[in-house]
Amino acid sequence: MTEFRIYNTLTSRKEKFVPVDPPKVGMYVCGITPYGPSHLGHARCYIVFDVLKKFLDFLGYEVKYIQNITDIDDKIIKKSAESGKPPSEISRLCMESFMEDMEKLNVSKADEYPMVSHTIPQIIEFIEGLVENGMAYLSDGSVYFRTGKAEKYGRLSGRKLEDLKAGEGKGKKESPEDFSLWKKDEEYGWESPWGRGRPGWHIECSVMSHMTLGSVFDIHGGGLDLIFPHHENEIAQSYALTGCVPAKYWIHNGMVTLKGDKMAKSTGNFFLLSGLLSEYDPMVLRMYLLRTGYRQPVDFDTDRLSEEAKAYGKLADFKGELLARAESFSPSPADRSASEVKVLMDDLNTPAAIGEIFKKITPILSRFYAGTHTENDIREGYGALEIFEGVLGIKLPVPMKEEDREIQSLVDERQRLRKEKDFEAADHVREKLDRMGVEVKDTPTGPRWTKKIR
RNA sequence: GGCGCGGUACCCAAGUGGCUUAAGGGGGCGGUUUGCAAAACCGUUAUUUCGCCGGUUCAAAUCCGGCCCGCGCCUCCA
Repeated sequence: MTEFRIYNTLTSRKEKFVPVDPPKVGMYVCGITPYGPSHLGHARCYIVFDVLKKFLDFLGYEVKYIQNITDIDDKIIKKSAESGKPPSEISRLCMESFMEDMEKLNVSKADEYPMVSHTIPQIIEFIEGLVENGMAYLSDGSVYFRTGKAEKYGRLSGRKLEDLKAGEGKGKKESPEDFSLWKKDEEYGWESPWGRGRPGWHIECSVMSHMTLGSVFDIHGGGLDLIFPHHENEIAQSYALTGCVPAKYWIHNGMVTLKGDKMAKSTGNFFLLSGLLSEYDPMVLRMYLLRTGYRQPVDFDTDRLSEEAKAYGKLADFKGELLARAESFSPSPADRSASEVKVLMDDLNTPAAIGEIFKKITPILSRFYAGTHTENDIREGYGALEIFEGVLGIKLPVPMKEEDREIQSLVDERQRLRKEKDFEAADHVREKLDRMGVEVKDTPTGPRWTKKIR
């Protein structure tokens, strides 16, 4: 496959990826609402889109990646009331911890993180436009969207307007399917033509994506759970004002579940990233999440995560062996025709890519040990690692860093004692290394060591 | 109830009409290697089989119909 194909929720099929204005690619991914610590589900989403971003970079596109921050909403306000801290303080702290977690997971920063609280004038302007053209109306200090007047409502989620009408009571709305663009709020609101209030849930993304990427951009992403109502309503609003569906490709990642049920804070059914990242190697976690197709659910299991550490260890060994044999080698960039790239071309198939990399690495590693490897093995190995580390973003430890001198001297010491057949002393040194978290492996070409991977 | 997704070996998981008499990882088993351990290497681990039953086709895990089971969304949610 020589072209990149990706599944588009809007058309329910895989499509050839053709940007609106190549080589530029505009990509907008729904970001977090910072009101608490992040869990594994967040990690999966931002890792998936990070891989997509890195892959598009690899293919030569110039990606502009935007991730919004919903820094004012009901949950943050509730937290504020409980803790006495202002909402801005809560969102700032949560955002910082989110950024730290993402950095550990080797998720690259987006180009911009627009925040709702900094976008109020533009949001008001957008809503005014909708009120003026009759798609929105004022009711008791709040502004609602006239969903019934939206053209082709339900195009993304397949939802039917009639079914929504049967739903909840309408309250101050003209019709139950209408949703709020602006919510009356005397305490935490901003001044507006309709009185004090704050933006509704969906409007921010319509406004911010429009501001940063224009009225039609390439990729809009987020979790599967955002398809309805969030993205559906976003499309409806934007279309009502600009006459365009804002993004060409709508891409959604599957959920992380726990014993079959969706991981969510509201149900207490979740693993926090902070805990996981201190217990397991972040790169093992990243690899584990990429071992399942991005649209499939991942049923999280710590036993599987531990298994993954072993698979990761094999790649880490491979890198060590490769570097040990390639000192004078100047690598050429990874080839688009490589099998691991080809499978990524088909809807970002990361599990297949990892499979291809293993398939490639195993015989090369065996030739390394046998001493029969060729220049081409080194080249292929480099290419595979470039995709593994650069596109999948799973970094492998670099053996022999400056700070590892002490470890190396102990390994050398043990090897000297072994040569002298003083095995008892040699085993003592090995135990000492073991306590330092270092594992020594005696290969046919001499001892090699790795830091233990959790 | 409506809409959507999925059920592949001991576990995880690709594959969605012939290139697959089903990738890859983990685990198991047998062997080589080894001071010991670990690692590594070699071989093996779905062969009327891809939830069940029918159908289409020269050809199906892959398409169609029915059924069973699981999950997500329909309310905040990555």
